Amino acid sequence: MATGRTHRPATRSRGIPEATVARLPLYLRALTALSERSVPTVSSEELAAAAGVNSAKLRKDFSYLGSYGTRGVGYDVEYLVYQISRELGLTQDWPVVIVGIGNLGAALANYGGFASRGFRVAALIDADPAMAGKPVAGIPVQHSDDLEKIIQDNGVSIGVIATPAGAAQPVCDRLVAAGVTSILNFAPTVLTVPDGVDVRKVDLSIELQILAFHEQRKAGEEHPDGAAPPAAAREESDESADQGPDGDVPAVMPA
Amino acid sequence: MATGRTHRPATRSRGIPEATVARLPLYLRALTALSERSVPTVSSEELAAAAGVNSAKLRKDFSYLGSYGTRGVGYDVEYLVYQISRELGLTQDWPVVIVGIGNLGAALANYGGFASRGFRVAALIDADPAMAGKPVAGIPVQHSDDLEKIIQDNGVSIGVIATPAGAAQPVCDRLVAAGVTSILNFAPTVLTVPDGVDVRKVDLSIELQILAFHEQRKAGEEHPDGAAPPAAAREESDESADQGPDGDVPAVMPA
DNA sequence: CCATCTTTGTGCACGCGTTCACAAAGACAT
DNA sequence: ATGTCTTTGTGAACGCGTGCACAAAGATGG
Repeated sequence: MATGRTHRPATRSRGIPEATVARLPLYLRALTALSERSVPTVSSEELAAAAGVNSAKLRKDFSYLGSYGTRGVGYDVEYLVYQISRELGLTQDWPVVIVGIGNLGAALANYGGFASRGFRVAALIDADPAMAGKPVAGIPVQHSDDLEKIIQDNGVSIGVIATPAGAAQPVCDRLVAAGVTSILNFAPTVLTVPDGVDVRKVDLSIELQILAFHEQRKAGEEHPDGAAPPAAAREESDESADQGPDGDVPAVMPA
Repeated sequence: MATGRTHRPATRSRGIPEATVARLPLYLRALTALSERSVPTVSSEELAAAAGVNSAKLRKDFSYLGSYGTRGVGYDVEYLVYQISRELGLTQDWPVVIVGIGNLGAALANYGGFASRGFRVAALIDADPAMAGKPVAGIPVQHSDDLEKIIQDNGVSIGVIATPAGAAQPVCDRLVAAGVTSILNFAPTVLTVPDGVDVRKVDLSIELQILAFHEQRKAGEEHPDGAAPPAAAREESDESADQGPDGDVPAVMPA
């Protein structure tokens, strides 16, 4: 759930509902774990439990992909892994570039989950000349002057933006102009892109604020009168929210 | 987007729909930017554009909070900033702990958006004894043996998990037992928690897979016959998806 | 070959979220 | 004070997503 969702409204892609697509990676992860334990088949009930969803929902999700189960038995794990991988497009190689190699960009570059799912870090790009040539996660950082060339030479269609907020839109524009059609945005900004380009947004600050809302609600239920939390955060401040301009601060990066 | 959403089904909290709560931080960010530019009032149309949403949706969202606008004029920026901050619980101090100080945990610790929204990093916790005492982002890392004491001494109710997947559930259990009731999970695992505990999930791998799905779809529309992408990723592989066990790999961490 | 038992696949109903479209409300000028 | 003009706030319709509940399908045993 991280999630914020800057996305097309509800253009269900080829009959598969967006909500289902979002769950397929979840199923895939659970199935991969079963596959590693050499489990041959799994029932919708078991798999649903492993993925943390309702079994009816899971069966309906799979029904959009086709009838891959056997009644009275369940689903063949290996076959399902293959079908979902194929549906998600993970049976092909996806070169990605990461733009903005700060704390977060470096963490992403080191992410192990990339390669194991068909994603390959084709290049790391940063605007700081001092970073150029320096290896991060074994890959030398390249300067953003060469962004267009890098995109084209590597046939990159997926870009990850981990820059400060102020740089995000310009970088996005350049990525799109160079041919990128899917963007994962970690910068705390609303990106404007032309039709046909997909943007997904990951925003730590938003997730925390949503948690705070529910946390406050829980606290408020115990003390119906108002603000004071149970045993947690005391020192109720009046004006702590509008102190700092963080609009120009990267998603995860030294302030 | 990003987000995966492990969350309560649809228990709308005190009449404010979950979908609205998820958008409030977006509005708040746009309003903060306006406030810094000393813009006194803003119309629903303008603000909606800045936040990247429909203006009708924005007005309906605000209507759940109360009637804070003036017809014919718009909304008072400062007043709205305050109201949304209060609604989200950002007018109080929220101490948070980050567990798992790897690449990602360190990046989160350095995140500038924390303090500016009322969140305060109360402690960094890691299981590696070699990390203990070492300062990250100016805060000394503490060993996980002291987790319970740290939580209680600081009155922490929000925890961030950035550990490898295998460690996530045990850490989660300990956090919950110590009194944490909201968890932001970066580990690629489904966390099981008792009722009353909120979990939000951020999963990079899932976001990328969703993008890959749409990317493949776009490519497939141009070449109706099948798999070959337009100019991007060539070298179509058959078996690249089920190679690596990444079920035990942290969200963002060296494999 | 038939009966039984398990598990899938899905028709259906319900509720949340989104969007349209408009009446009500207030600002502002005359 | 009255009329006009702008913008909010919301009633209503629609569509997507979810979950129930059950019939159909196949496995398995006698």
